[in-house]
Amino acid sequence: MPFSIATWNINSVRLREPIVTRLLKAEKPDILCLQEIKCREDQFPLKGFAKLGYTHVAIHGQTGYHGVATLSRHPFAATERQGFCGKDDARHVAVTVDTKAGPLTIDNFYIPSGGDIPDPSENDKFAHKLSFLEEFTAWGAERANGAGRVAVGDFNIAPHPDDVWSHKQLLKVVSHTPVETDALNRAQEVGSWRDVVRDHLPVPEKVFTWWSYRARDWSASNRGRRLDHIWSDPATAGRSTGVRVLRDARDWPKPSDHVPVIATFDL
DNA sequence: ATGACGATCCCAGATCGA
Repeated sequence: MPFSIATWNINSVRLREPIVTRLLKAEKPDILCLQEIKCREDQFPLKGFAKLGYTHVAIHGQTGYHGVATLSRHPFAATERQGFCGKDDARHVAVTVDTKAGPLTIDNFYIPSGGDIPDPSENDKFAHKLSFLEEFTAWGAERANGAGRVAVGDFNIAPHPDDVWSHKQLLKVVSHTPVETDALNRAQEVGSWRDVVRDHLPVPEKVFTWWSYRARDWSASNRGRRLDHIWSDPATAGRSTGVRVLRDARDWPKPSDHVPVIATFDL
């Protein structure tokens, strides 16, 4: 059976409920993982999504910042939310659903952005990002056990040169510095994760999922980065049938600065 | 590289995003 998983940094789910609805109607993903919902669990707009069949929702929210939520057409066999770096930040939620091919766990992450200065001794946010990546690596290594597992979200790192508009000009910009890209590539290696997006859209094709709000014309300048990712265990990756980046969503009304990424599997 | 933007808190501007 085709089984699709979408990930989208929505930058406030309350403000952008209409375009989330638009995505759900147009694409009907089995699972939608949202990041930066920017609200508490009790503020999450459940009703409209339930009307479209998304009656199963796992939320890890907080006031004002961060926050992740996973919407599903299928019931959850289990849910889990994990803290990282000893903080209360709402940056992870996991759901397990039963597919024809067996149970599948989908982990939804919002990795710290890291602030402006790419030096952990000068910038606590960058230090936090690096220690989060260390814990994320260990987390992934423990889960490299052959079970069906997909890890998605806004990782806030563009790991490869073709994941940014200019490798050279971004080498000292947080999201593409060597210390970050090395850490993410190592996390991928240690956990035996497959980069499902790049499996289907291989380098050297440029693939971006985020464009700044500050550009006069985001599409014309096209200074994007690939910050949003879909990883899976090798067996699940072997069942993946396609990936799409919904670039058009960057021009939907009141857009997020990120666009949805959707992977389809035969499960 | 920075930031011409845009979000949160609840009403004013500080803080965050990347």
